[in-house]
Amino acid sequence: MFLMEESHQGRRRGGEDEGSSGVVGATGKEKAAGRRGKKAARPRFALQTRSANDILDDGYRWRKYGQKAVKNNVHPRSYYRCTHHTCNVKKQVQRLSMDTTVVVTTYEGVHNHPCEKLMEALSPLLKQIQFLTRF
DNA sequence: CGTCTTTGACCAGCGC
DNA sequence: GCGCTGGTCAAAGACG
Repeated sequence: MFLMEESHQGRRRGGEDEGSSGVVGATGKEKAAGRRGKKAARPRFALQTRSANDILDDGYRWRKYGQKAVKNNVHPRSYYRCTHHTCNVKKQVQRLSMDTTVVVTTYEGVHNHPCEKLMEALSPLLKQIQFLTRF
């Protein structure tokens, strides 16, 4: 019950300042000193799910890092990020204003690590397989 | 005690 | 050049 479409909106933002360690915050607040801006071409997946629950546990651990309300939508949009260090995958969850039951989950990037939950669930099976493959 | 959620402020791109 | 919108960060609080 979910659609899967590739959103190919050519929308990238920000220049890459990685390398210049110049501090920008000089107005009393040295925070958010332009440390964002990745031009890495990461694929984006838009999953339109119909569920009353906002977050669907897909096996990965997500850490919410922001919540903003958009103009076109009366409901706020939530921003999540994968808690893995080597995995810079982001995802944003947005509810449709017309149908509050429809939740649009947009994945940005690909996971370069196996799911923890999946691994945990498959751990016993893997052990069994390894044990059986010895023969 | 460790992990995660919440919330306000800030920054950069775009439109006018 | 200014204002708006969207996206991100970081500190504190909540929760097991």
